[in-house]
Order: sequence, then C-alpha cells, then structure tokens
Amino acid sequence: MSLKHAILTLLETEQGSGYDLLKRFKERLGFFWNASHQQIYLQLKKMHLDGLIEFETQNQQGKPDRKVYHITSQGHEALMQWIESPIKISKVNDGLLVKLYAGHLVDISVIQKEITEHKDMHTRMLNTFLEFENDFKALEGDQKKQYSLPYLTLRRGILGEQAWLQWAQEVEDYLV
Amino acid sequence: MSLKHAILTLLETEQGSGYDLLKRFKERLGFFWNASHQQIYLQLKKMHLDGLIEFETQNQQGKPDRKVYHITSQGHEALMQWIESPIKISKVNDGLLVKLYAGHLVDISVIQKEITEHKDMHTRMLNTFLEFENDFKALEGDQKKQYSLPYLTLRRGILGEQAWLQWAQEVEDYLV
DNA sequence: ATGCCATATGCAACTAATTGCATAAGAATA
DNA sequence: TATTCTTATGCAATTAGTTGCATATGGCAT
Repeated sequence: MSLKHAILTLLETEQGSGYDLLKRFKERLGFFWNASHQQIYLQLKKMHLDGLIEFETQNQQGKPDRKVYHITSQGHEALMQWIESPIKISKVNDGLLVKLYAGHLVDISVIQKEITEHKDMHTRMLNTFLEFENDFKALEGDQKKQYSLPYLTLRRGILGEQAWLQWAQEVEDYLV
Repeated sequence: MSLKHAILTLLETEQGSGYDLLKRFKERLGFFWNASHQQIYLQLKKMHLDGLIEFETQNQQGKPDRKVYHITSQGHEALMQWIESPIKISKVNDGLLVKLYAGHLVDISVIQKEITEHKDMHTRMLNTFLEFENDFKALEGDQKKQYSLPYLTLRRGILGEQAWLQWAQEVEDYLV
C-alpha cells in the first residue's frame, strides 16, 4: 500500500485537510497516483486511529469545518521505514488491452473508436504535463534544485503518455 | 472490472481449468494483466454461480481433479456487452514514484539503488517481450493475421517497458 | 533421504478501492 | 431564477485484490 505513504509524504512537507490533500494529489501526484475523495477521507481516519497523524478542527464561516491534519513522529517513522523497504513492481491491469485482445469478436471499428477516445484523454493529459514541465524549466537556481525530484516524477508521466500515444498511432496504422 | 472479461475472452477461444488460465494469463496477457491464482479461482467460482461459465470435472491419476471450464451463452452475451460499453482510462498508482517524490527525506542513493533493481526487472520483462515479438515476426500469412491483435497488445508491453527504461536512464543521469 | 518444483484446487482474513448516497452554503453562470 | 461549481466532510455496501494457509502426489535434483 502506498496511498498511506503518499499522504504521509504530502503531510511531511505541509499540513492540510482532506480536501487540501485531494487537490494536492491532483496537482502534484496526478501523473503517478490517483485517489478519490472517499478513499482519502477513509484513509485519513484510519491513519489517525493508528496514530500516524493528528488534526485540529478549524471552524469556518459559511463553509463546513476543516480538519487540518499533520504528521506525528510515529507517522514520520512509518514513512521512513517504508522508504527503506523494497517496493513491489507496480502491476498493469489495462481493460482497453483486454478489449483489443478480444477484438476479433466484434467489428474492429468498435475498438478503434474507443482507442481514439482514450487517445484524446491521453493527449490532454500529456499537454497538461508539458505545461508543468515548462513551469519547471522556467525556474532558476535553488528553486529548480528544490523541485528536481517532483520534476523527475513528472518526466515519468510525460514519457508514459508519449509511449501510450505512440502505441495508439501504431495500432491505427496497423488496423487501417 | 476486467478480470472477469479477460477470463471470458480466454475461455471464448479455448476451454480450460483454473490452472490452465493461470498459465495463459502469464504467457499471453502478462504484459497488460496480472492475476494471482487465488484471484482466478475465486473469480471462476463467482462466474459459475452467475451462470457465465460451466465446467466438467476430469479425474486424473496421481494429480488432483481438473475442473475444465467453458463459456456459456450467457457468458458470451456478458462479454459482448462489456466490449461495447466504454471502459475507464486505467489508473496508474506507482509506489516507486511516491518514493522518488519523497526522496529528499533520505539519502538519495537509497532510491537510486531501488530504481536500479526495478530496472533489472523491467529489462528482463522487455527481453521476454522482444522474444515474443520475434516469434510473431517469424509467422507468415494466415497465422500472422490471426495473431495481429495479440501482437498489438504485445507492442504496448514493449513500448511501455522501453519508456520506463528510458525514464530510469534519465533519472540516473539527472541524479549523478 | 530431503527438499524443491510442477500440477491442481481452494478457504479465511484482511486490505484496498469503487459506487452511491448524504449534507450544506456561498459564488458564479446561464 | 434555476442550475451548476467549489468548498468540505463522511457513511454504507459492495467489489477487487493480497497474504497466508492447507492439501496431495509424482518427478527431479542435491
């Protein structure tokens, strides 16, 4: 499990509410981690029970109260231990490829159409990632150094999307 | 859920036992789907209860009995319906990237070492995939046509692994 | 002899993630 | 004025997947 550790990593740098974390996931970890709000809130609850995080309630006018979580020393230890123990290779389970594999059962245009739709989504993602990359490249000195690790994870997102799109192109060419 | 549909696809072409399916997963779908034996046996049980598959028991001398499953018309219908309804984009949740993101908390060599280990695994996988590709390229005429869809899924595996390795190279160069 | 590997199936307990629902108010948009 | 979006949190039910255990035999290597 790494959702727990992804949350700990985010809280290590900066405290925040479930809602904040949800946004940070989308903005900063979106190219290698996806989590729904339900999953995050549930995880935060469990992690609090386990003593990995603590929170203070902030009252707000108009809006619901915020629970601002911060990491505990126990949480920090758990994170460190996780970083130093080996992680399993992440598995790929891609339904679209199952479909393509089964493509002989239907008119292949059905599959082609869906690949085209996914291509649009991947293109949009790639463009977003490339914008992030430009932002990083515009940085200088210390700032650039500071963001070098997130940048490398961004590169994974970019290379991954480019490979996906290259594959989709091959499929299109092959099936014509 | 696509494990169910991956199993249906495999049974559509050829009947088989849980053990057979496990092997076929490894050999034929390994570059886009991973499933453990427990998961497959459990899924087969559920699918049988739902009437999507049937089985006959084959007694064997020495070895345990085999339950040879085949797809039912209901199963076929379910598969068709699944193929024609849109699939969600597959999400990436990569623990290794969470680690890299959190790399400032430890000596970066810890992370580099683990990336190197993963690189070995990815290299091995890529080589296996490239061997499969050679097998496909050696085919001719009808056979080559018959295997064109599995080949395209194999290409996804190859391009995915190559992109991963390219990224790992970038990381190594960047962190030196 | 002893252990490991392949064959063959499965349960139980647990962890992880999804789907759907529920609440609530201000701010922006059609 | 009505609808949708953003902020903010959460529960309940279900599905999906992991970890560990259990059984049983024949063949191969050490």
